[in-house]
Amino acid sequence: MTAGYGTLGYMKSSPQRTFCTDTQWVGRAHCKHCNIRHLMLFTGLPDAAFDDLLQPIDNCSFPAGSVLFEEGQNNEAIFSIRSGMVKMMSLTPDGGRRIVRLLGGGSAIGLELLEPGNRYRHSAIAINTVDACQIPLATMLSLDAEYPQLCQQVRKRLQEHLDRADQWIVTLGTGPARKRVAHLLLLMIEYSTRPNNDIELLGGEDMAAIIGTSTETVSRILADLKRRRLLEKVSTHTYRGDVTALRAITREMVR
Amino acid sequence: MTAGYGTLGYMKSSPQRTFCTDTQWVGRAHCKHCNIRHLMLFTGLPDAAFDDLLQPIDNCSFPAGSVLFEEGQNNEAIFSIRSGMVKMMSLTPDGGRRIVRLLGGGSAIGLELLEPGNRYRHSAIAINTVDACQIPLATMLSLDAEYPQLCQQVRKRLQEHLDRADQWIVTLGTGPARKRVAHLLLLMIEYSTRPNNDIELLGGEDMAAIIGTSTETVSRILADLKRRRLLEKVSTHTYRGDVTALRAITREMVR
DNA sequence: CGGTAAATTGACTGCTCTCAATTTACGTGG
DNA sequence: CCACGTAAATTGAGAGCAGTCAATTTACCG
Repeated sequence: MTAGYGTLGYMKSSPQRTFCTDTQWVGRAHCKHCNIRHLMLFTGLPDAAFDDLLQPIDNCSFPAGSVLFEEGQNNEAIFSIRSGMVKMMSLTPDGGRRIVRLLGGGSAIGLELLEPGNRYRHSAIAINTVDACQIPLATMLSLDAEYPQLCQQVRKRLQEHLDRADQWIVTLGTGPARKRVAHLLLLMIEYSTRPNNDIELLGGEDMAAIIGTSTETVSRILADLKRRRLLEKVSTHTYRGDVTALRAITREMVR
Repeated sequence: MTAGYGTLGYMKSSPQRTFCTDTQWVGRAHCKHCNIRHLMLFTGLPDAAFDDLLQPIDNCSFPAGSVLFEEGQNNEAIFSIRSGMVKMMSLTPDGGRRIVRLLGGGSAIGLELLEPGNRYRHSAIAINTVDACQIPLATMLSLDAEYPQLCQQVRKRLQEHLDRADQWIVTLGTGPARKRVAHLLLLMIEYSTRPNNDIELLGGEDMAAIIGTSTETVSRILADLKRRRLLEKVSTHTYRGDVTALRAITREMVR
């Protein structure tokens, strides 16, 4: 009576390791002199905006695997990612986990707290070392009240998140597993900051939680892609993707 | 060489019927005296805001099946839905179609045009008769520039869209088909305005484009649910759902 | 009442899940 | 630097779920 094909065993990844070598406090953020402010949430705010903050903004470094915040919590803080990559993870009704977004430098997360009474909608977990500024909600709200440009920036970022979510549905939630893996690899290449279409592969469990399959299926497909030279090993965990061939996979049709 | 299991034939639904008994112009919108304004995008704007609109806002009725706008186009208009339901549809890279959202009264669509240079990201198609107000982009931008409350409302709606997109990924894009159908039915019941958990079933092709399966699979699962009385026929196309039992399906686990 | 589109159902293929056994990778401590 | 132990990745075997093709029935519109 344990017959094969249980419904969602493949969603129930092992509990999140909180190796969490504790978050490292880098220092008070220096928004006024931030050298990448033009890419960040606070673009367009005048320097004077940072003179009398309600609560200070901290700059923190999160090691790979650490948790910025968890679904259902409310830390009263929004995070502005300076560098590194974060996975946004949700629980499924049957106890599984699903990654709904990958976000990197320039993105802001936890914006849902801006709507009153809200809690975090996802767990945010660092994939590699993440450098982020932690903006207290109170600070955010008071800036938002005073500077209308900020709401425009928030709107722009929400729209980007929405675009990514839709792309996620269309490319990573549709079709056979091989096609979804190809889409994911192309996405990683696109998000990557490295030259030459080089990407650091995610762990198998993460990839499975992204495309909604078992880890074994992911492993088999990756093995096949490596065998067929669509993925060439550059170094440990790092591979060079054949973009043209991967794109061809995503477009394969019948008839 | 036509062997079974082609990659995405099931995504290629027949071309959208544009029966489109033409959109009916109901009249100039009377925002100032709109009896549901408190539910709409323009909540919180003072009456005076509507005195000198750059371009007039029209109130239109769209019959089932008609197209409000199409992916890639740019009609320079945002739509505020008063009643009825709209499906937001995207093309997949291999020529298929996927529905990424269902939206009803109170929602605003086409907000992506607020970011300069953008085109519609989806095709918006009426599922039943839709009553909507068509807000010219120029009007929207000038109101947005003058009244900061409007950006807050836009932000709130984008956040709602994002929440729905994430829910879509987690509940409709994950797990075996039966579970996804159960989630979809519960969603329809939730969105429905009828009493008694009664819902009007979508066409099979639409349901397939929502959960990402073939129409045949949808049909088989629905037949099974009807047989097992989780769906009781009320009238043509209208069924009463057994919410408890459907929820149980969504939570089924192994182990 | 006839004609077309949609829904249903069956047969069959094959993709992907589960279970299980290795193998590989990696951090720890000697 | 190597040995060890644990976690992750790989691979195989078997079974179930879902896609395709095709035939039929039902629904709906004129």
